[in-house]
Amino acid sequence: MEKIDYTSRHHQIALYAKALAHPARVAILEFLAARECCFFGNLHDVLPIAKATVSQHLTVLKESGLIQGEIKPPQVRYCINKENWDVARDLFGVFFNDLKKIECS
Amino acid sequence: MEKIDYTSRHHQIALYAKALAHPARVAILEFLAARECCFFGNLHDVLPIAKATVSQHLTVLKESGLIQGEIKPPQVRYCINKENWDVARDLFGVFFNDLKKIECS
DNA sequence: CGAACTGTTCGTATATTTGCGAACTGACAT
DNA sequence: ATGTCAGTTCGCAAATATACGAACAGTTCG
Repeated sequence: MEKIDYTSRHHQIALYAKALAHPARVAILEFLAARECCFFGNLHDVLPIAKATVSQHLTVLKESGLIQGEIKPPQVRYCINKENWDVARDLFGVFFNDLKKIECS
Repeated sequence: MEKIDYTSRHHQIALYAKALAHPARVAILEFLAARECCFFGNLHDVLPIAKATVSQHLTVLKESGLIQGEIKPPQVRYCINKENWDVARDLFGVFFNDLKKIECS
């Protein structure tokens, strides 16, 4: 049997999953998705963590591509990056739905 | 604005996401989903990592609930845990699809 | 019994993640 | 120029994750 390398799909799914792998980031994304875009302050007001930590989580989400930030002095407005969001949705959709034969005795 | 606590949904999504947050584990799940259940050795043969590491990843996946292992001496047979798999699929499905208004100027 | 085979666990090293307060930056107002 | 407001970055500590070889454990077979 041949060793396989991880495909770029494997890596992409893992990266998006890593972005979702913390409750704070799930909450942030849900918050952004529910209202329209919102400011850092709104997120900080709502989350039970220090602003430095909020900023860190937002950086992780930005780097994953799932959100984007826009500086509107003196505030920063964040919103979902719809393009990449759709990519992630499709990746997870295919991943979870293309299971054919799983029955296991 | 009131601080919110992370909901159990947030935690659950984060936990399943964490299980998917490594290419090896994505590859394992894909492998299990494609063929029927299979043995540790099959996975080890295919993955580019040491068997101790494979075992560790399998433990993570077992703890997440996404897979289950059954001892069939002298081998161990792994397969997807369909119940929890469906739970995860639904969680991610709702999470990614219930976005209404994201347009951002 | 002992050898062989399959997988897990242990011990360890290194890297990444998470969290916070304090210090900083940039824009704007006074 | 000084102060203020909104966020980011820095520096650090603690916890978790990743990886491996070596040692171990359970079955089966000679």
